[in-house]
Amino acid sequence: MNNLFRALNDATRREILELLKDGDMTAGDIADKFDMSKPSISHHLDLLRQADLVASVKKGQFVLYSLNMTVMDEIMVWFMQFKPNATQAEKPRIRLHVGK
Amino acid sequence: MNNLFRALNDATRREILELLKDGDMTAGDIADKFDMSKPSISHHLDLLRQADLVASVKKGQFVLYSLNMTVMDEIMVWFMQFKPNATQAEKPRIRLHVGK
DNA sequence: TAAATATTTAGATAATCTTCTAATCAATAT
DNA sequence: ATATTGATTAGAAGATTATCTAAATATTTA
Repeated sequence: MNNLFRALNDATRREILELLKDGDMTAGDIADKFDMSKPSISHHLDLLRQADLVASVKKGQFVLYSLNMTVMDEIMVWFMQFKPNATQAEKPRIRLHVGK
Repeated sequence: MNNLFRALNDATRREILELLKDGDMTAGDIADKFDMSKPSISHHLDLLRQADLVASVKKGQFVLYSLNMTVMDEIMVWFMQFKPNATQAEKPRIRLHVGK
């Protein structure tokens, strides 16, 4: 969970995810989309991989990166806990009474 | 969007959100739940407020913090872009052909 | 085999982040 | 009025992060 939020906490990495939405790409083609050195992009890809947000496969001399949707589900579940479920019985909320 | 992911990229702040799920709390009561100084918690609350994930209201000497669900929706929409919508016509995915 | 290409690893630097203590501000209580 | 209580602000130290260049590794091509 920590790796997940860490990976998402960067505009470049989020853009990479949006790029991969439209299809797999090689590390080089991803790097070409940014005004940033290849090693930097490689590092971003590494963090995305650590978070399981992308998968990579070596294809000859290239490395193909692809989105991994399954981890997104995990995040969605986490967020859902904050959406009070309409089908579930209304729980009384603990309220603090402060002051007089 | 940046503030949002930044705020979420910390275990303590995520725990604070989970605490507030069950009802509003004062800054002090939140701080008591953590093994951390009050100023540190105050700073975490500030980042959560900057991200609009919580709202705060001064009640006399206390400050009451509450969850702000509405921003969660924004995040959900962002995540949804990665979930290929079943009702939408299947778009051909761009595929890279690498190697022979 | 040697050169070229694609990518990653290593190491350095600057910026940002987390946390602390001390000090300040604001509200309540003595 | 002054002391106490709740909370934030200021400033500093240490850790983490983003980025770079240079070097290394692996694969393909000449």
